[in-house]
Amino acid sequence: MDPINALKAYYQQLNPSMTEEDWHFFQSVQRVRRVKKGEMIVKPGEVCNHVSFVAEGLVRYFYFNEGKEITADFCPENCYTSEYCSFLTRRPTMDYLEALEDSILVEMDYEGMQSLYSRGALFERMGRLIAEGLFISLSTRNSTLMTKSPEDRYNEFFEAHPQMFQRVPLYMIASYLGITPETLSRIRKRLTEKAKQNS
Amino acid sequence: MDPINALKAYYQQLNPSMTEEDWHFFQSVQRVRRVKKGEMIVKPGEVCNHVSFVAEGLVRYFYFNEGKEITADFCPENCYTSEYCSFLTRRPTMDYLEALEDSILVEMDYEGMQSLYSRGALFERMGRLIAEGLFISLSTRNSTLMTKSPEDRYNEFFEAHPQMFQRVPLYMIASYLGITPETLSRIRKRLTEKAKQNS
DNA sequence: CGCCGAGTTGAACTGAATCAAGAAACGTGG
DNA sequence: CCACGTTTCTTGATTCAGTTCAACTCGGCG
Repeated sequence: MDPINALKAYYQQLNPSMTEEDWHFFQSVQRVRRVKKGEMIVKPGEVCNHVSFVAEGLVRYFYFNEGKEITADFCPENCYTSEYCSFLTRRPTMDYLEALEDSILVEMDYEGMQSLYSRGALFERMGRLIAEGLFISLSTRNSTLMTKSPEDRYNEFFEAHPQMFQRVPLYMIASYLGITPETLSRIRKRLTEKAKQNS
Repeated sequence: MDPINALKAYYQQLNPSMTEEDWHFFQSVQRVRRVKKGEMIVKPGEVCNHVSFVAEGLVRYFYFNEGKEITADFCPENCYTSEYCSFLTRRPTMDYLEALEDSILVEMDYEGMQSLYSRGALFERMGRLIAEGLFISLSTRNSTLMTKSPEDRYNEFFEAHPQMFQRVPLYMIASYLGITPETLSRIRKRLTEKAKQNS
């Protein structure tokens, strides 16, 4: 699908009352960008200056802690990615956004976003809904990490994103689940053994 | 200080371009509420229907996990508290908001908030800034819990909120830091011993 | 005075991390 | 299409930070 149309579909859902004129204005501050697998979209030390709609491909958000990389989020097609804290605060990030596949992004920079906001309530509302949505998903992830066991977290992730196992290496999923690759491997072994018994 | 004036000061800071007329409208959807120490402002099973400015006192946000209570947040005077996920999604919460001291809240219900939003861009922006702020603080807390050691988390908390140790029992701080009361006690012991050596 | 919740301390336990070694899968160039 | 090097994944042995469990102290308060 054309990346701009994918974006339009996304926004019509988020904001059903958007007129053609609004959309036109919205579109005027967007830029399409193609990135290769392995390319870093954002790197430590930079201020994240864009929010990027992933029209095609897959992006991950990760950082280093004590020499090990920790994956904080996966963003497949039809979702937004950004180091939003850095974007909002205009302070340098410590984190990476990396294309895990050749991807097509539709990007809006900080200035463009401000010009949307100054255009009126519709776009302010859009920004509010985005921030609220981010807050809700972060809360959910938080509570999962804090209260569930590694095995439960694995099962939850597997239910929600089975396709991810075809698209990203297990060690990235492990760090996303807050465990080491070794532990993930053992969880998976236990589960397949259980499955065998039941058959 | 008068609770309404405290709230006004808060909003003038958040939103310098607010006119007297805007403020008047804003105030018209607020209700002052006094709660006693130990009172539950929100309980599991309820939909959280308010965002509450704590004009005086102290509120904590907590939940139960495997029979143990986990403190997720402290909200002292001059900050906003709510089970905002439940408030936004209109779904029942699993969590508690509890007054840890006799407190004065200035509350706004869901309907009131919607009427603010429908009034225009200024209030939409306010809602956006609130959600963005919540997102940023949750991100920060998240990354602290994921990447720092218990001792570092303790030190960080102690630097940021030394007064809290006078206002809440240690076992609540322990669960806020993601550790047991026993572990907190040992950390504190280690630190005071270190302090002795240096003197 | 005696109770009770909060905090401390010690001993034993445990789940996951770490360390180390291989095996399997992957992709890149010949 | 195969060979080789690299990356990813698995498995086992060991370690360790923090939990659990249990006993005890302390301080406030009826």
